[in-house]
Amino acid sequence: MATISPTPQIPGASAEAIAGIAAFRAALPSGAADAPTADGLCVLGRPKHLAKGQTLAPDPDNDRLVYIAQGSAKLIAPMGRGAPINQVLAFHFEGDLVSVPHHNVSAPGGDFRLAALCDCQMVTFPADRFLDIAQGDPMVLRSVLTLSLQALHRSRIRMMQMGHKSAVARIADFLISMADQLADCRSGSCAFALPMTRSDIGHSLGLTIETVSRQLTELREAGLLQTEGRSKICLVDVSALARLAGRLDCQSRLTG
Amino acid sequence: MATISPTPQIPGASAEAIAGIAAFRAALPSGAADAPTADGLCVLGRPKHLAKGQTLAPDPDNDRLVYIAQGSAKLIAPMGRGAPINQVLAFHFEGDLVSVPHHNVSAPGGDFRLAALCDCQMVTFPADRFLDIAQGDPMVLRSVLTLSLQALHRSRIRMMQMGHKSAVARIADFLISMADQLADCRSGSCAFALPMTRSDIGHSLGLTIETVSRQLTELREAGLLQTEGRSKICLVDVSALARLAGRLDCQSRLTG
DNA sequence: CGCAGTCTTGAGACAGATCAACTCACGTGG
DNA sequence: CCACGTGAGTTGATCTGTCTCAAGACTGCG
Repeated sequence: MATISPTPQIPGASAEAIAGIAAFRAALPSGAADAPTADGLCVLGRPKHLAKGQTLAPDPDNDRLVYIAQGSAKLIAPMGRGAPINQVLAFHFEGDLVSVPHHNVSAPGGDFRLAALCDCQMVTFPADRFLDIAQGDPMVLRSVLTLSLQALHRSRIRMMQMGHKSAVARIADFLISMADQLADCRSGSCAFALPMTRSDIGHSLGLTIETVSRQLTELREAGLLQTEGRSKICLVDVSALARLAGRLDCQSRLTG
Repeated sequence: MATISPTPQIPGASAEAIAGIAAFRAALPSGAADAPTADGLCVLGRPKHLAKGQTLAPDPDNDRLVYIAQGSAKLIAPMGRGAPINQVLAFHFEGDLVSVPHHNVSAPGGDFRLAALCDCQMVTFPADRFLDIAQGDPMVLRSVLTLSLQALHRSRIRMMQMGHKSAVARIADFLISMADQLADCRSGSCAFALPMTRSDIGHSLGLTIETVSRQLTELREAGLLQTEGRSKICLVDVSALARLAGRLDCQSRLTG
């Protein structure tokens, strides 16, 4: 990583970069928005523009925090020995602050990367320096902590799904979670565009693309959703999907 | 939650309780060990003794942070509609600080509980007040944040396992993770006692107890481990297990 | 010693992976 | 604007790992 002079010529397309930083500042807890701590963080942040499909260059030395100012991304873990298999750990959208552990060759699965699902604008921070500065304002530190506890909570629930749920249940759960995050919809019907491919969905749920496709077809035939083109999707009844996602009917005794 | 007078008569068995609080204080970042913030936290913490099998009473109002001063515990999520199925989200051991979200009846899977695997001594804190006080000392707040990021990282890796791995791989991974946490062993051979039942293992890995049992038998027959009684286990070659855990051979193409 | 609960082992069923065509969406260039 | 090609998505046939159901054996405790 080349060091960069702190001139007004911030790397990356200037207009977008400034917008990215501005979005980040606006997301800070209101009290801190014009405090020196906020200034410090804004100076520390490196704006980065990623085109669709591009991957944020891994950093071998520092854990990083990445703020997504615009667009959507996936956090992936390359796992392939032979074939390049990218397990998808999480999808992230505008406004998320993502923790990206540093690339650790030795540890198994110690390689996490953030890849853009569409053109997006990010702001990257080295985690330790971010926290050094954030320590200056407990409000900021605390809000980061809250975010990370939320992420932990989401990850745990996700894990719960993964462990015991049938393919339909996973897909249904994925869909309502996307409806929530992309269309801010928790019941009734809604339409939105999925920014990720079937392959991404499969790799995030532990299913093959064939299974993803089949389950979507079944849900369509059951009248629970409609599709248009590759990405546009319309959920007819979010609550019904939630019911499907919640119960762990099939192949899930696991009593004891 | 009843307010409790800050007299020396702390609720719970007194000697153990004091030891619990002392262990917690000792775990705080060294600089803060005798600062007023540490005092505040120690007064806030409620020592609790749990006998083997007991569950920490759920709190409907507050998220909680629970410090495990002694013993080992599992974080579970009751999922059953009909049968009481307890998905195991994580195992925690001495020195861990566990985030336990408050009991939320409406949310699916919004019911997390901490259950003791053996007699153990804990210190519970209401999360918000803990953070209020911890804000007084950025070092403390930051170390909590670091812990939570670690937990997130572990949970993500765990999710990675869950999604795509065969039964053998999950068991192997579970075993080396236990060797690491219980016997501080990362290669070679080591022996320890598993504090949890086959059922707990199964529920944490998304497998049935029968499958857990079968895989352990296979590993034993392959000479990779020895067992004695219900809980004692001896891993002959941790690295070999790690290799098994790492690769995702069977029924796991998921290419794309 | 005997009981209750945990663990092990076996036989068969089924969800989802795999392999293999085939179709369709969407961007490119004529 | 339409023909074309590539990569994404769909659909079908088969295979296999793990769940399920059903005994039986062992551990540890009263």
